[in-house]
Amino acid sequence: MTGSPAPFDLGLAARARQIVDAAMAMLEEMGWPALTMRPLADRLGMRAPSIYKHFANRDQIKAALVAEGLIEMGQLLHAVVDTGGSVRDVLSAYRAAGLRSPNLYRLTTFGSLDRATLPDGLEEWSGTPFYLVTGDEHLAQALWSFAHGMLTLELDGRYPPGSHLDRTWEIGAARFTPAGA
Amino acid sequence: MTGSPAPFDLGLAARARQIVDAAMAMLEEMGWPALTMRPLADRLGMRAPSIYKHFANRDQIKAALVAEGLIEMGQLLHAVVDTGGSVRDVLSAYRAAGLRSPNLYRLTTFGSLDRATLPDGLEEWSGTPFYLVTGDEHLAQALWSFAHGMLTLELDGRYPPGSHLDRTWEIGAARFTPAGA
DNA sequence: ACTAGGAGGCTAACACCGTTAGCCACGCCT
DNA sequence: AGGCGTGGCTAACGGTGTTAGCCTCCTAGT
Repeated sequence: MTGSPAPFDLGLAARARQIVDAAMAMLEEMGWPALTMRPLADRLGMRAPSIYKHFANRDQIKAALVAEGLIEMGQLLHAVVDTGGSVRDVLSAYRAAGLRSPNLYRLTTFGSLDRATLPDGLEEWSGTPFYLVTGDEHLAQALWSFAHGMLTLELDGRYPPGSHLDRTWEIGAARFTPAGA
Repeated sequence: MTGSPAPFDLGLAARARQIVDAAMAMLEEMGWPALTMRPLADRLGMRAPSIYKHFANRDQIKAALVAEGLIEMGQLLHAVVDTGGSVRDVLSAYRAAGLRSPNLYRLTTFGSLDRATLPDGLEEWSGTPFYLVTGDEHLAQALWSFAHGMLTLELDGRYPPGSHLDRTWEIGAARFTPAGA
């Protein structure tokens, strides 16, 4: 009963909603660099300049995708902690979400995000599960950092081939689980 | 006496060396996206197409920069462990290197790197300090992941303003230091 | 009922991007 | 002397985000 179901709404008009949906599909199919204005417009049966009637520029589309990514991840992790999940469970849900939508995860977490363009409090809300499961601000940050580092390196194939990443994730879960749990 | 001083050489001809040096300077000044061929050529007093006499494409320049980044980081961390550094010391050197050259760090660690274009063994060598200081493969990977996650999130300003990141780094050092140390 | 105006599409165009083709001058080796 | 590789150049191509300017349709107001 800690976090309500989905307290964030991007407030997009119908056409803008369609654009974001199409962009989200393209993002996962081809990655952010390949998500360019003309192909995106093609998929919607229109021309690139028309997109600018709904979004000021490409970065605002990115901002909408990032917001959706944060909402999705936040919902997932809040659901885990709301049902009494452990540090291990949070990590495992985090990993699963990233592996399911690698390009969305990368987009959401890479680079400094424009807090101005994000719904108020979204960023904080999406991160609180780490606090709820550790009970300590700094431990929560350390846990989040570990999870983020693991996931990006895993997604980018940076670990030596044949690594048993399950074991490594497990070590993180063990080392970051607070004493009284 | 574990790691020799600098066992890697990119084997660049004189002009190629100048190009990489100029690119490295531009990288730190303006970031990778702004490091484009025409301005890079300008800085060298030549035209963009002439660069292609020395590098097949922009990605090969990137590869050279990444290699230099790995070498620099590797030397730094090897020096730390060779002089008996602890997990804490390795983390602190890693963090300092990233804060000193944020754009190089980002370039080096983001995305899947073309192992083919890298000197043989460079990647592994640059990562072994984490193994040397933990004595366990999976613990080393977990430590590296934590450090990488911390650093990218710190560089991108992703932690809430006013966070005491020293404390968070310290927690990671404590939690990942092996028992008998 | 007519009209003003906004919403949302379009084409043409600009500056910049990485990259290629083709040309040319210099210096070295035979 | 002659050939040729090295390394520079200009011109150009297709693609990028983005803007300007135009037009059409639907809606709201008088």
